[in-house]
This record gives sequence, C-alpha cells and structure tokens, in this order.
Amino acid sequence: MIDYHPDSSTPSGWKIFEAVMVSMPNGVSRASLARQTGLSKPTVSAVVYNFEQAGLVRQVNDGPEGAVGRPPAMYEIIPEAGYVVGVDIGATKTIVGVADLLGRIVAEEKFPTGRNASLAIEGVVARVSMMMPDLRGDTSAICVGVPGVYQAGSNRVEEAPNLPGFDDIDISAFFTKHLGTPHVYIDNDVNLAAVAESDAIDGEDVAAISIGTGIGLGMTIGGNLYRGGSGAAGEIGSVWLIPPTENGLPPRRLEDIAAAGSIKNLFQSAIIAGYKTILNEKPDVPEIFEAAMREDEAAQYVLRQVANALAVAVSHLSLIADPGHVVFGGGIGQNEILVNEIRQQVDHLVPYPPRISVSNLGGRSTMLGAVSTATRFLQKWILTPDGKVR
Amino acid sequence: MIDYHPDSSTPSGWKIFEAVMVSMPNGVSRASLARQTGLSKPTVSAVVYNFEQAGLVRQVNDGPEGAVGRPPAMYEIIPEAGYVVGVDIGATKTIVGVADLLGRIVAEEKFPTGRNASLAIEGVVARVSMMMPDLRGDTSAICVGVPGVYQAGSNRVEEAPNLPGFDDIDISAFFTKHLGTPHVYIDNDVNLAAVAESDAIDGEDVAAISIGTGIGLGMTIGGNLYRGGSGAAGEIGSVWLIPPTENGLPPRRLEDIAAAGSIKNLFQSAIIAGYKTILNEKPDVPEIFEAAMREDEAAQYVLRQVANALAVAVSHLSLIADPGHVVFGGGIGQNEILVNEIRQQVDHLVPYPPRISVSNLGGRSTMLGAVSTATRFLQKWILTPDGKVR
DNA sequence: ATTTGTTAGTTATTCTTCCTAACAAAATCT
DNA sequence: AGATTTTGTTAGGAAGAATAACTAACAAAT
Repeated sequence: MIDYHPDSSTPSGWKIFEAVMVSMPNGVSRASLARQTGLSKPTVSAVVYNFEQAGLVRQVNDGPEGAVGRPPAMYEIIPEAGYVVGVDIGATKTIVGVADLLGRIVAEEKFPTGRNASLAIEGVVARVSMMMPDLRGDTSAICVGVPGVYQAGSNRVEEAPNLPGFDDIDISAFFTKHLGTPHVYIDNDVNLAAVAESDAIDGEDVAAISIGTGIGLGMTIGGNLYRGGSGAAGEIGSVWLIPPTENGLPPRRLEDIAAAGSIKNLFQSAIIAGYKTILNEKPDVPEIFEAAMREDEAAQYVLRQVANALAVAVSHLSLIADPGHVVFGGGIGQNEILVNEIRQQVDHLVPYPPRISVSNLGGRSTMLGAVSTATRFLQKWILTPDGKVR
Repeated sequence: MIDYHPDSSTPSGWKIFEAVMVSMPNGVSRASLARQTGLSKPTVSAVVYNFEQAGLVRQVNDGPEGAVGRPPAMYEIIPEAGYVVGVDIGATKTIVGVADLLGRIVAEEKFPTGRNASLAIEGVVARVSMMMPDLRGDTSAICVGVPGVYQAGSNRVEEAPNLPGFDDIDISAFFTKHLGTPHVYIDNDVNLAAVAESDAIDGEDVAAISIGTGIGLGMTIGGNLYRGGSGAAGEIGSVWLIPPTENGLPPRRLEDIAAAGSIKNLFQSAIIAGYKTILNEKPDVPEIFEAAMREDEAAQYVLRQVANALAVAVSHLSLIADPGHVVFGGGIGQNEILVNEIRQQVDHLVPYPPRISVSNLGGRSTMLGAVSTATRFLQKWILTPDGKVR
C-alpha cells in the first residue's frame, strides 16, 4: 500500500519507461529497474508511482516465488493505456491492424481496396471505426502505408499509378477529422515494410525489396528509415540493367524484367523463342517458378533471367550501400525459389554478399511496419521530453 | 574584472562551447550566449569563467561601438589551446596539414610517399615532428587517410595494393609512440574526402567519388560517414556495367573503363578501331579530354564511353541512395570536361538527378577531411561529457 | 548636464532532479 | 529463532540551473 507523496516524475522517466517496456510481458520490480537504469531506488519509486497514478503502469503480483529476500512488487505497462492503428493500402487489398500500447496486434482485417484513393481511405475509416470505436483522445496514433511517394511537405501522395485520385486529398487531415486522433503518419508502403523487416531482426539495418506490380526498396540505417537527399531513395525498380546508349541494345530497367507483368511477358517471349514448356498458355508467376524446379525449359529460362536481373540490382545495392541484410517481400518477392536463385547469383557478383532472405511476415509487412511506426511514436509521445506523463 | 567564484562548469558547457566555436572569428558576449543557448545568464557566466580559467577562452575587447546599451565583453576560443594533424597518405604523394583547435590550417606540406607502408608512415612522423615539435599531451589528435580499407577491429589496413606492407603494422600504436598523441584515427582516403566535401557545403549529405588509379566512393549521411553493414559501402569501382552472364559479352566493372589505366587503354583501342586522332601515341588523360573538346574523334569516343560508364554508376547511386550532392575528385575526377559530360548523361538516366559538381578542394580533400575529423574529435574531447574542461 | 531607455552582467535565492545512507519489511536459510 | 538477503521507504542533501532583482555602462533625447 503506497500512500506517500514523493517528487513528481522527472527526466529519468524515459529510461524507466523504456525499461518497463522491454520487461514485458514479465514485468519488473523497482529494485531491478534501479539496477538496469543506474538510477537510485528512491528515484525509481517516485517515477513508477507517478506512472501508476497516470494509469500507465500497474502492479502485478506474480513475482518469483521461493527466492531469498523480500519478494518484489512487480510492475507492468497497462497495454490498454493507448491504441494505435496500422494500415496498408495496397492496389487491390487493404489491411488494417489495431494494436495496443505495446504494439501487440489486437485486431486485424483484410478487405478489398476502394477503386480510387478517395474510396480507399473512406473504406479504411469505416473499417477502423468498427474495429476500434474510440480512437479519439491523445493516446492514439495511426500510420498508413500508401502505394506511392508521400511528400511530407505538401502532405500529398504522388506517383501512385495503381490508385488514382490522391492529388487533391489532404490525407492526414481526413483521418484526423474522421477518426479523431491528431497523430497521423503517412509513408510509402515499402518504407514501412522495411521498418517491419528491421524489427524482425532486432533492429539491424535492412534493405527490404518488394516485388509485385512494381519493384520498391526501403532501407533502414541505424534503426531509422533512410529517405535520401530528396526523399527519392529506393527507386531500385528504375535501375538500368541495359542503359540507353547508341549501341543498339534496347534499354531496360529492372522493372521491365522482374515485375509481375514483365515476368509473364518474358515467359511468352521464351515460348516464341522456342523454349519448350509443359505449362498452359498463361501461367501465373509462382507456377512458372515451380515449373523451373521441375526442369521446364521455358520456365527455367524465365527464372534465370529474372533472378539475374535482381541479382545485378542487389549487387549494385550491395557495392554502393552495403546493407547487412536484404529481405525480399511482396507478391513475387516472397517466392523461395526465386530468392534462392538470386542468392546464388549474387554470391558470384559481390565479394562480401549481404545476408539475403525471404520475408517471413507473410504479406503483412507494411501493416506491421505501420503499427510499429505508430507504436513507437505513441510510446515516445506519451511521455513529455522531460519524462513526465502527458 | 571578474573576481567572484560561482559554480564550477556544468553539463551545459557543451552548448556554450559550441556556440563560442561557431561565433569565431567574431567572438560572442555572454548575454548573447545565453540567448542562443537558452541557458540563463548566471549559468553562462559561470561556465565561461571556468573556460577562461582553463585557458580555453579569452576576453577580447572589440565589441560593437556606438550601439545602445552597455557594451558587451566579447569572448573567443583560444585557437592555440589544441592542435591537430591531418594526413593524406597517397600512393605517390603525402600531404600533412597542421591545424589549430578551430581547424584552421597553420602549416601544410606535400612530399613523396615512401615506397612502402613502413617508409610512408616513418616519413609522416619525420615531417610532422618538424612541423609541430610538441604534439604530446592530451590536447592534440591526428587523423590519417590511407589508400586502403581500414579495419578498426584489428587496427590494420587491408587492400592497399598501391602501398604494400601494411599487413603487420599497428599503425595507430606507431603514431602514438613516435608523436606522443594518444588520439590517432585512421580511415580510408575517400571517406575522409567525403567529410571534407560535406564540410564544404555546410554539412549537407554528399557522395564523394574519387577517380584516379581506382574509383572510390565515400558517403556522409546526417553529417556522419556511412560505412554500411560490414564496412564495405562505397565500392562503386566494382559495380558491374556488364555483369558476367552467359550471353557472350565480356563482363566489365566500372573500374575497367573509367579508372586512369583503363582510360588510356580505351584510347588505344579507339585508335585500333579506326577512330582518328591528332594526339601523340601515349597521351595522358587530361590531354585526351581536352582533345575531345576540340573535336578529336578518338578522344570524343573515349570521353563519351568513360562519362557514360560513370553516369550509369551515378544513376545506380542516385536511384538507390539518392544523395543530394555528388562531388567528383581525384586526379581524373577533377576534370571539368568529364564531369560536364557525366552531368548531361545522368540527366537522361534519372528523374531527379543529384547536384553534380567538381571538388574545389584541389586535391587536398582527404587531408582536409582528416583535419576536420581530428578537429571535431578534439573539440568534443576537450570537454568531458559533463561539459567540464578536461 | 540631466534624464530616459537599453543592454550587459552579478548576486542571492529558489527549484528541480537526482543521490546517499540508513532503516524497515518480508521473505529464505541454517 | 536468529541470520541473511533482497526489496522498498524515509530523510537529508548536493549539484545544476532558473528566476528575479539588482548594479553597470553606455546612447539618445531633452
């Protein structure tokens, strides 16, 4: 029973809050917090007391039994103290995830994206309102991944060919108005996917390559997204494999070979060029890659070409930026057969190849990255820069 | 006349020291420091008093005349409070620069590099000892740029083909032993050049490409050097222009076309291929580029090929990492004709091309970057993390 | 020559934030 | 039962920096 009134909480609140955060789901004693943070026991007690008063933390009595010494009072974050929403607006499907203050997903839904930008974000609002009736108030945040380039300055989404109509929408104001939360973050879908992939490997730097209708790249450096000098970093789909020169060869960008449509076209050309196949006339991409494993000539040709194009692009990425990890995702990037072939080829192109892997977030990476981004924001925002509870 | 004894100096010392630093060479009043830093006047006075006692700062009486109000007492850094040495050990020439605590070069010398690593660093020690007799003591630092990859873990320089013999030398210990300063920093020459180029544009992010015997790339992100996941970022010379595939074309890396030796070879092949020239048999690279401006066929062919190779590499760099600026340096990279041609070609390859320019540091960029690095270190080191004078 | 206004710098006091030291509380170990 | 061990509380500071009110030194207006 605590009934004393020590100092109000203080700048050290940051450290303590973080330490309680990482202690989850086990909880921590105040003595342990003092050891971890290097702060004194009285300071920790005072801060934790204030957190408790503010409804941010609660005592749980499941300390270790049978240990020597006075049994500790364990404290844990109250996950319901705040909620965040992470959204992935894709060209065809939208995923909405709701998570608590700890970033744990508590609800998740997937549904068709509206046919244009306006319908898409209205659909998100409608769905979020059902999943999470009360997002009003300060202790909430929403992060939305969009299939285009988000310009923070003008608060507009640009270059989203697969979802027209973003030009005149103040997307941030729209969500604030209809969902009530003042904290809205918009970002490119591949950037958010990179955040999730980085989270998945303990925050190490990662380059996340997403292959689907187009090819995108998101990179994290030192735990933060890297956007480049003019916010245009990661346009790996536009990298020239055969640059336009006078020597006659038709110019080719990575996307002309390794994006979904291009792969299907490539298969058709392979047949015309005389490669044999047992596949039907219009196979989808996974079918092609699987056939390649079963010695189908045309499919093998396609797989080799596509993997080669991607391997060359990864070699550029690796030699220039040297990311520790490269993770492939997206509808096509998730294909193990493709990535295995890429990995083999990269090994021949680069002296110190990066670790190359397939995303194991199962198409949820953008949504998870959005949730992570919103959660990180909210966790920081809920304490003032002085460490007081907001 | 100050004759009171306030509190000892404090964590706020950092901010104040930096503010005095940027005020140079004008100096600042304490009232102005208080305004700039947001600290209170008493705090500033106490800290400045301690700096003055420690010999880090002195009063100068050249405040503004004719201004309303009490004339301020102006303070400035004592530049002689510390000295740093920046060294560029190149394959053929070495540059040594000595600078004061403000990073202002006070002495600079250029001389032939010793024929191997051991002779090279002995030469540096001999020259530094003459230029800067007393580098002993804490308030000094040295930073050395080497033509190879420096592995901080093992404290060894690797992959320095142009300067053999680095394998068994503990270079850091060598300098400490013979020069007395405990603060020795080694880095790759191109990385340090990038630091200098970034300094030259007010700390904005930059990608510095050095073209000489080889081709190297150094990048700064957020004012700091970016080294990549395994310290291997910036190997742009190894980027594949024509990757090794089965289709018959001979594989080519950027260095196979655009490094000094390759350019000369390319000129010979141009002649063999029947391009006409008025140049003599073995022209050097600047001669070739100048001839290209005077409509020399073979020279034009070479210039276009070389610029194209570099432009394609810059397009990769730009699409992947999007640096705001790209600065060319090194013996060949300093050539305006070449860089103009590159700029034109990049404009056709990339939607948002970076600003591309020629280094205007005249071959001194690595040395200047070394000085800058050592100065930054010393400025930070001279105050403890609490802001007290060390 | 005097008054007024402005800026610089000092002093004394107070506030914030954290620590140390000592002790009380609650368990296990012997 | 008493020793030991660990947690948590209380009391008393100490350090850093802010506030407020002062003095100091000048320019411009009267």
